[in-house]
Amino acid sequence: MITCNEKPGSKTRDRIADASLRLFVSQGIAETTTRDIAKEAGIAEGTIYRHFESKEALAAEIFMETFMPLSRALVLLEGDSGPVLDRIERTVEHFYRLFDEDPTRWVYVMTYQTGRQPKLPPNTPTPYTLMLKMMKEGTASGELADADPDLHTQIVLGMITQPAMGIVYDELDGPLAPRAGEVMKAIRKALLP
Amino acid sequence: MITCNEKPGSKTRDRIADASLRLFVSQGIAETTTRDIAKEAGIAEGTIYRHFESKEALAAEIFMETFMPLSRALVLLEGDSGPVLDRIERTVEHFYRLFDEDPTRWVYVMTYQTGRQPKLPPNTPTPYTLMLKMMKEGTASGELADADPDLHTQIVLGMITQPAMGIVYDELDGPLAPRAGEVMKAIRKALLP
DNA sequence: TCGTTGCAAGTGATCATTCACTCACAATAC
DNA sequence: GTATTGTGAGTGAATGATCACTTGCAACGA
Repeated sequence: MITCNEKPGSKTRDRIADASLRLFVSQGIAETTTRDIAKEAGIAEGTIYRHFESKEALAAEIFMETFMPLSRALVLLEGDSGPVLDRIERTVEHFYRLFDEDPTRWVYVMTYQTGRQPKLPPNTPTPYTLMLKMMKEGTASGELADADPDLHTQIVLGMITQPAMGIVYDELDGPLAPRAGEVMKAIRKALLP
Repeated sequence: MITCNEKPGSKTRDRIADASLRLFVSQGIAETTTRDIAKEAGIAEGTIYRHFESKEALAAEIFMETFMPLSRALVLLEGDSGPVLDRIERTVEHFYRLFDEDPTRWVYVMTYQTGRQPKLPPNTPTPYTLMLKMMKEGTASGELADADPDLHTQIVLGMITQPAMGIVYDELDGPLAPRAGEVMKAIRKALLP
């Protein structure tokens, strides 16, 4: 773990993190003041600094606490045996289930890197790197249509993540998990020879 | 007193807008100070306010100047006759050509709304609303596979925009226009019955 | 001359962060 | 049992830095 000041489970720490997540997503990180956070969490401004080094560190910790478990889970799924398309299907199902548990949190993660230095430890597997590996494997084995893996990695990632954004922007009704099957049907059609 | 809609071509105004665009994309709007903008544009801080009402207005104007022409062009393409898939193809080709001219500008537009009040005049057609209309038309006529148009609108939008983001994040090599054909091949396969 | 454009030095407001302090409680001493 | 001491979470009023924006003035072109 990179920086996690204390055991998660501290009541106050969680109140601060939860309040911050809500405010960061609805107004943006820079537009959220420590006063806002204190008020939303129902604590004093100074208390934030008993639990986090700085506002920036607080924002980064929320990102890491969400992203790292996903990254670890995806590595396991990617390492499975079986057809690439089935592994992608399990990946989608897993991500959509997580998304439904806390959509706000995932919007935060999906938009966090924008305009920010990468906060990930080097060589951390990302959805992008894992998907690219699977696509290369699938085209090499002939399971997938012969096509540029770099381009098709982006296409498939877009097919998976855009419906999630659609739900948050109220263009699509949730929950997302029941739609995994239909998304996968489109992905299969797009990728099969 | 202050006119924010000036004749385009004002040298200084364009220097400010270009510098702002670059900084906004690389560091975010809130993280970019007026001092940064002045330095990057090679002008004095006060000069910004000869051309724009405020930093927020400057950010919004850059967005509108880019988005509105796209919106108008898409309305024309969407109103064409012919198969829906051909209209989508022309839309993709048009967008990818614009993207290649100034990728930075389009990343800005694609991420602008995040955490911001909608700045669009009401009823302005967006890529989302136009695509949804085409998808409904295509499923009604039987040209496309019978599937939820709301979900498939998101899927197709993701297939189109994610490769663009991929280029900006250096995960994919540009230019994008030559890839329009391959993207459309995937879209056709995904949507056809 | 006069309106426009540009500049540099302000200015007040706001922000993240700090710090001296309180409080509740537990361990230790008597 | 009860004083004493230590501790760590919580507080909220400073603090100093920084920011968006203003002002007064100069240069220039019509």
